[in-house]
Amino acid sequence: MLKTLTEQYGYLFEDDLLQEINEVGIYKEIDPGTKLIEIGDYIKSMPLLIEGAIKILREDEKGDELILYFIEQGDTCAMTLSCCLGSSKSEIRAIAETDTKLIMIPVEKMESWLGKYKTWQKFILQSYHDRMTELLEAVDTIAFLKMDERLFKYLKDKAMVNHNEVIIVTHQDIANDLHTSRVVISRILKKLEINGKIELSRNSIKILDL
Amino acid sequence: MLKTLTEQYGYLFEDDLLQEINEVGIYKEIDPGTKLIEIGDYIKSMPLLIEGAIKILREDEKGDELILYFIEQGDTCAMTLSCCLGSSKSEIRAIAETDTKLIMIPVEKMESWLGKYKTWQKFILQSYHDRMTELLEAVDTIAFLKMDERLFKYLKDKAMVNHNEVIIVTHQDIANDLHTSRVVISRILKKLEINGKIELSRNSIKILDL
DNA sequence: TAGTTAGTGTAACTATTGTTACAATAAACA
DNA sequence: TGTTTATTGTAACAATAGTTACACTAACTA
Repeated sequence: MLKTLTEQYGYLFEDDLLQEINEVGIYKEIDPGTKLIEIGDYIKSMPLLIEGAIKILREDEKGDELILYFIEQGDTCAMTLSCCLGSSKSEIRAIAETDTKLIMIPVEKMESWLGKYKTWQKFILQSYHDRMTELLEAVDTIAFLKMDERLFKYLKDKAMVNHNEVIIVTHQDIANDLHTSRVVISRILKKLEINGKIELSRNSIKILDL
Repeated sequence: MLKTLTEQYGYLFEDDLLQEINEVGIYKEIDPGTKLIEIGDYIKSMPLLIEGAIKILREDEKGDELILYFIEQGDTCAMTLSCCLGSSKSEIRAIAETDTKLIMIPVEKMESWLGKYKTWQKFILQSYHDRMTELLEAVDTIAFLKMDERLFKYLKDKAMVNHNEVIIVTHQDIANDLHTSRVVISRILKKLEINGKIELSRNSIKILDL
């Protein structure tokens, strides 16, 4: 594990810290679709993403979902930080988008390292900043864009984190992520196809205008 | 200044830190409507709120605004933290909602205190957490509520931070904050009045169902 | 291979929100 | 006091998004 760790985080953390992470961190490989965090969960460890992507979702009282953003390699989940340090419940749901490799760090360590390692402190603060920025972008998307623009952005983002211009997804899946209905998605997708931006197939969409 | 500081933050910070804040902090009184932070600004000091409330706004490329939330006494602006520590530009606009008293802390201090004072570190992390939570609530409001619910929530929030069930505002002001048109706001306000939730007057609205 | 299920296409309609236009009136001001 | 400006009310209409209903077909399965 130390090798991959050094490759991914070597430029960020000093050797002592890398060593400690190596000792207490638990390496995990996750399949796409696996639920990592559920709303209301108490979090006892935080994930360091080595490879892959995780989809972060918000839900309202009625159970309607909404995608907030994807996190990728080199990131961690600031919501988790937030929950761990405040020892409160998770406000979000996290689902593996792709094959994912990560290292789980126990809460106690993550707190004590804040005082011990300057680079860790910096990493945690930077993570908060990044997640804040992404949340603001999510607000922009929801508040200022119309559904057709939101959908196209979603398709591009998904293609990006999957490293593939062909995404495997049904119209219903998309509707759930964007908090709208399947009919609305099908309607707009057809328009996008007519405009030459995508190619539709059963269970998959090819993004042409990346 | 030390007295008000101790009253507001005494339970949070140790005496040494309070003393330091007292030495380097600059006390300011701000009138309602004053712009504290503009989008794109480089931030060189962070505000500790002593009294009053500040409105945090987001803007898109076309210049359309959208309120994110209000921050109140005991809070600080996590966006400011975020910008200071990352030395990046402000992503938001901050405008005094009421008469506001605050203490400005220079960036250098705020960074060095992170290593020096555990309570300061905790305060900063807690602030990030709080702001994250509020941003998520803003997302909920925008994504899951209809305009009439959003408007009523806005009116209640505004009454709350102003400590007054009568709020001084025009329909146009509200439309700007909620990123919609004046006609839409007037229409819904009239409905709310008919339903006995508010009383309308020129330039002011009384919230009955607080 | 026939039957079933999941996914997609499309029409018709409703609901919500946004836009344009203009009248009425209160407040500010010269 | 008469004029101007800001604010609000309302109608009529347009655009966008959400809903219901049903047909069609690819893929799976018994």
